[in-house]
Amino acid sequence: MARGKVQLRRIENPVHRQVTFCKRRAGLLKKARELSVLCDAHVGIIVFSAHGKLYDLATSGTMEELIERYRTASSREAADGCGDNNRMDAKQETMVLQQEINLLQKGLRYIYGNRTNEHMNVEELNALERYLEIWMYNIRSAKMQIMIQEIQALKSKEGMLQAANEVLQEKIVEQSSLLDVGMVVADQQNGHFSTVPLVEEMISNPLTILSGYSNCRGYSF
Amino acid sequence: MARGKVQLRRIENPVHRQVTFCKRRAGLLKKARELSVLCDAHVGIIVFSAHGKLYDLATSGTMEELIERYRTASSREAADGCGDNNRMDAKQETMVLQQEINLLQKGLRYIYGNRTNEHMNVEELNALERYLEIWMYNIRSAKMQIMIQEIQALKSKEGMLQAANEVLQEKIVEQSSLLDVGMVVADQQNGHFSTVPLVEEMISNPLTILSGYSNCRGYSF
DNA sequence: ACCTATTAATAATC
DNA sequence: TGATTATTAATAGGT
Repeated sequence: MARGKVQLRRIENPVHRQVTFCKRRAGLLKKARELSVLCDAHVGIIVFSAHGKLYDLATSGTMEELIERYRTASSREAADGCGDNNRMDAKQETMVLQQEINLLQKGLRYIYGNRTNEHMNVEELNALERYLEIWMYNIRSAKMQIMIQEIQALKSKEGMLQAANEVLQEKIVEQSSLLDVGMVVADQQNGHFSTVPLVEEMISNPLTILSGYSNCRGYSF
Repeated sequence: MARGKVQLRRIENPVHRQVTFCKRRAGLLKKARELSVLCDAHVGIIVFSAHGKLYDLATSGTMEELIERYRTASSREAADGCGDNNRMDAKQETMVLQQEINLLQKGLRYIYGNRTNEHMNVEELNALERYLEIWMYNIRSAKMQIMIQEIQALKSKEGMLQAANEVLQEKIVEQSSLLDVGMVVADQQNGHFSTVPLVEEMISNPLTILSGYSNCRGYSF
């Protein structure tokens, strides 16, 4: 199809033959992909070069699946030729499932392949996200469970500590008043005993006061 | 490729789609035959229309022969690791990806179909879970992020409270000694002022001591 | 199905 | 190998 018509016969020159093989093979696979996309078709192609090297393409699922489907379809075709009405419903069902599978495949290629080759529009990404949400729900991630439990534990621990703090502060206030009332001695150099300002400062700016608690990032999932 | 450029996407109009399917399918098979003649290649093509109708082509021998050859060639390709390494790596990659796709498909059938038909063993379910984890990682679940942040906040808060407790306890011990040394008054009915037992009891068995902190389940995702 | 204006594929060449 | 380009081949939209 260019620079001269080509005869439909084996190309004798080995170099030309090899080059043409590469180009036309690529073209063939491209055409197959286009057909599958444009027309909702499922195409499988097997190509053996003259030297026995294998090239293949399956536009949906695996080649094995296509082969399996081919086997059943061709055998049925050979067997019965009558109208298959009830089978059409089943077909319709599987089509929906197939679409979902295709989307997942595309998503896989999108994630693992170079994203420039595979394009997913927003609509597809949204659908994919919905599917993933359903899957995640079904899998019931154990990690999520663990995290929830940990949060619960931490929250109750926090509550306990908070309450303990309050109790302790009350005790201190109580003791302070005992000190004030019982005697006027006490070492004035040590300053006042009010601990409330200290606690509040620690909460608002803990790292400048306390050290050794910054390993929060060490949380392991 | 004529009378207007075509977009590489499913043709929505069913009539157009059907017509294009016929034309391009014929073109694809023609290209395959040309490739086989021009370059001594052996080509097998399987095409399923959207309605499940089968079209096929085998440029040499039967399709079954080609399939058999494909099986041996692809299995050998997957088995041995010698020879061309870079192509081997690519194949290896696609093999892994293909396995993943297969597993995902099986998982889909498992989830959406009746589970009695489709059986997944524990090993497969585990692998599926790993894949899903990777996907989830890629999707960067906003929920996970929020939870991690919350855990971090709670942990540092816990650390601050813990430290505050220690400081408070020190203060109390200090005050207690001051009370003991400075005077022998103090109300003996109130018992000793050691607060350590109280705090530890609260931590080991908080709910019997404290109340109002059990709303951990109210965590919202 | 057949027709053609156009686009797409590609053979030759660099 | 990869680009370029002159041609041919394929085919989209009509009839």
